[in-house]
Amino acid sequence: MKLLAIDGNSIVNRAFYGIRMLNAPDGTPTNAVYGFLAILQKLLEEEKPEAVAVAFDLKAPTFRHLKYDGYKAQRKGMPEELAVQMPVLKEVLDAMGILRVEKEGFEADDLLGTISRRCEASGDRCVIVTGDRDSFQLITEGTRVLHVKTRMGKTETVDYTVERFREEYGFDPVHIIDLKALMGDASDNIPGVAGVGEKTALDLVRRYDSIDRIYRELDSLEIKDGVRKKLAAGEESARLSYELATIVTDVPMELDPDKARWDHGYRPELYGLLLRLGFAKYLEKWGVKKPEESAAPAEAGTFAGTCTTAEVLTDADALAAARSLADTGNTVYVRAAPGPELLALHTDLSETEAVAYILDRSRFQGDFGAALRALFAPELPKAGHEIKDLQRALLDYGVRPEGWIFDSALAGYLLDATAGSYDLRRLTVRYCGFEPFAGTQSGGDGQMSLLDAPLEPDGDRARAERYSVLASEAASIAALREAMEPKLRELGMDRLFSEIELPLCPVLAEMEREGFLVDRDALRQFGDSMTESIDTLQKEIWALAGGEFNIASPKQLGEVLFERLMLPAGKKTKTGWSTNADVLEKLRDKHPIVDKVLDYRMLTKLKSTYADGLLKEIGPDGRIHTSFMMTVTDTGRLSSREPNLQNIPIRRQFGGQIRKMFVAPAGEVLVDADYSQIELRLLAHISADENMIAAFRGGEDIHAVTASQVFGIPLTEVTKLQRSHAKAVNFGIVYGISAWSLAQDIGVFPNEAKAYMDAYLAKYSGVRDYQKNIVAQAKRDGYVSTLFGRRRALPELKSGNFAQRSFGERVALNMPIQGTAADVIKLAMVRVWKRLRAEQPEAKLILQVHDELIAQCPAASAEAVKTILTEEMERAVSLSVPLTADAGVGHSWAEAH
DNA sequence: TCCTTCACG
DNA sequence: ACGTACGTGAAGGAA
Repeated sequence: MKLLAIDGNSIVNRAFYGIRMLNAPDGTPTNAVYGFLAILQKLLEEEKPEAVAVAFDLKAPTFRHLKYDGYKAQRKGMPEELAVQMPVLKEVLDAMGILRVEKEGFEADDLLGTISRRCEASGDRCVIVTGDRDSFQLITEGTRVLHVKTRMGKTETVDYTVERFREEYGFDPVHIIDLKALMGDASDNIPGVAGVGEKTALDLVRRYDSIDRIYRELDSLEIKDGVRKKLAAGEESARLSYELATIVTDVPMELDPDKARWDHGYRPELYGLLLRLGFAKYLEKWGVKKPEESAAPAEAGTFAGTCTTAEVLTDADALAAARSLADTGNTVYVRAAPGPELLALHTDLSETEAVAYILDRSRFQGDFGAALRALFAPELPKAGHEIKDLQRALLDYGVRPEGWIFDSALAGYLLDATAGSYDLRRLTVRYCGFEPFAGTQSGGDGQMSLLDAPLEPDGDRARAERYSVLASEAASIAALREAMEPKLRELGMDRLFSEIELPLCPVLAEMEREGFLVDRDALRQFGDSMTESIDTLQKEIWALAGGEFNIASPKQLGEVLFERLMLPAGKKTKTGWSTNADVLEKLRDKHPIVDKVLDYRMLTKLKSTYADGLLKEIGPDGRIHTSFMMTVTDTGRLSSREPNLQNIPIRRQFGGQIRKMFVAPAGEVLVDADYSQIELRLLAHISADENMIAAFRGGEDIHAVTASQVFGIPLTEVTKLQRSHAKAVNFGIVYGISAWSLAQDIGVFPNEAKAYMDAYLAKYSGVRDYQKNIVAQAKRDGYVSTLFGRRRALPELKSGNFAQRSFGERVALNMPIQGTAADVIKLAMVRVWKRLRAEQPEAKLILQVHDELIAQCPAASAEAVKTILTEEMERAVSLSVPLTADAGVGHSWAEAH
């Protein structure tokens, strides 16, 4: 039998410091519990143990430690946020049916030591899991130690067997005790021998194994006299340290490995517990069923109470239903699955009565489009989930995207932009505390729907269930609105929601539908033309390397460059050598192969992602229709997908070529307008820095002015290099830079970069004060926000992990700037769209690239459209500095930009 | 599925 | 001593 013996305290600590702050819906911190379960889950999958035990320390001091006054006396108490999670974790383990081992007066280590020895006695294998190296002394032929490390939020385990340990340390595991006896351990208050550090101790143990032997043969050892002296002086301390470092393996307790057998038998309370903690994903992953006795929870009542009748609409019904909806004027809650071919429309008839209409194209006799147009009348208030996608689909049926007043996905995004997913069912659990009806098959809870009977006289249960699920989900959008709108108001985001995000939906829906015309033949030709160059480069690289290999494989390329050609070791290593452009750039003059690899990379990227990749995305209409994602970024920006049209090349050689293939149809042109320095201008405005404001008001070249200020020279004497360095500093400031990274970026020594930054912050003292204040404010409030009230929570700032905390600080500096810029252009888009519709109805917005808008229009209206774009972009917000947009007109994107 | 690399603002 | 800039998405290799 294999037993997994986990050091509970150690792992929960790793989890707490390694994982960013998480909270249950009720506010309880959960990151340590979550992290522990993630590690446990991984171990269970990988090790498949028959038995599991988790050992915990109990607080009381122990007799063993009384011998040395002060042992662990100064070990810091656990932070409050972790302490409150301990009982929760224990509760979860109990509910999972996993054995907990605790004994007054003993540490987890001692319990693990005892368990592992008992395993050995009974012929069982034991795997100890811990984040401390203390337990390495327990490694034997029958006992491995899995050492858990967390790096950058990822957990890694290193599997220590006796052999692995010997390889790394150069002696047997049990002598780790002797090592500690000599070198001590500050964190455990083990004194060791004064004057003996890690180096000396390692050397001694490697050569003589034990302190017993060292002291027995002290006079004849081949060591320096100074060391001999220190050892002699410290013998008593060494002997004491040895005892302190020795893990107890005979804790008096009743425990045979059999008692730890784990049968995956979850207790009923696990369901509610996981739900309360917001760990819904484990419900599914572990297949935890809802317990029988709670089969009639709030959700059933809510659902039944809010939807008393249901109707599958036929042709005639649809029009009648539409009329009655229009009469009541009530909001209609729409759930689409996934397109508009199957819809549930829920609406309240009275305080206690509601109705759900089902519209199913596959069973609809008559003009489906007419029914849709009637039901989605512009004046009827409508709410939905991910309404932009529904609006886009409805455009195909001639339904105008008007009258939408709520979107639960968008609301979820504004309320928690870092949540990552806004699944309707999950939102409902989180904000309303119930789960929409899931159907008897997938939900498996046996709950039946009231909709069953009236819907399906012909007895098609599967279909009836599908309708019921949809209707229940439509109802939950109503519940979500009730729960979320007050929250949006509380957080001051109601206007952001109703005046920017919601009105943007129809704009994006139309942009997606419109698409961007691409010159297919030219693009294909361009792709073909690269094949030859790539082939040639490949052969040249192989010749220089002295053999064929896959240049696209970082692993193989690393071997060629750093092993075969012996180029100066690419310093960065994670899963091998880094071969990225930064590294290769530094090796360019070391070997001719490097330049060719860089070119090869550039061309293959261009070909696979842009030439070939985009060709696949061109629709039958010759146009590329991207999807704009509204709930992806943490800052409020849009993102673009399938394909991504926000990263089309422009900068490097051949980069601009691709943009020549993005064109307007004959007789039409593209109008392109982009903000000039919007982020820096917002920094000037938000920080109210007088110097920077003056520079922008004077219409100066901001990077040149910065150079002049930082280097203390007249504007006219700024060199190109100085300007480019100043530009890098400007960018860095917006991102929350460190001097080290700036140095990397512009290729100077860190102390020089530091000097630039100091000079910058001295000149722009308003920026310096702003940076100080925003971080302090973020720490105090736990979030940062934009000028328009968009928020981003920053639990990272409370992390005990240095890297995560630093990350949080940089985000606090960047998000208000990047996020406000996102708000501004979104607002501009809404305004541009309205004006175009009124004044230039043939002109269409077709693309947004963060600070750039592209429209397509008849050549004759180019100037008018250009004016509308620049005016609305510049007027979207009023700042203490001018906000300018530059526009161009052309037949291709390259030309217009 | 994760990682690395690289395209954009 | 930490680990190095903010925000994305796609392709291809490695596992």
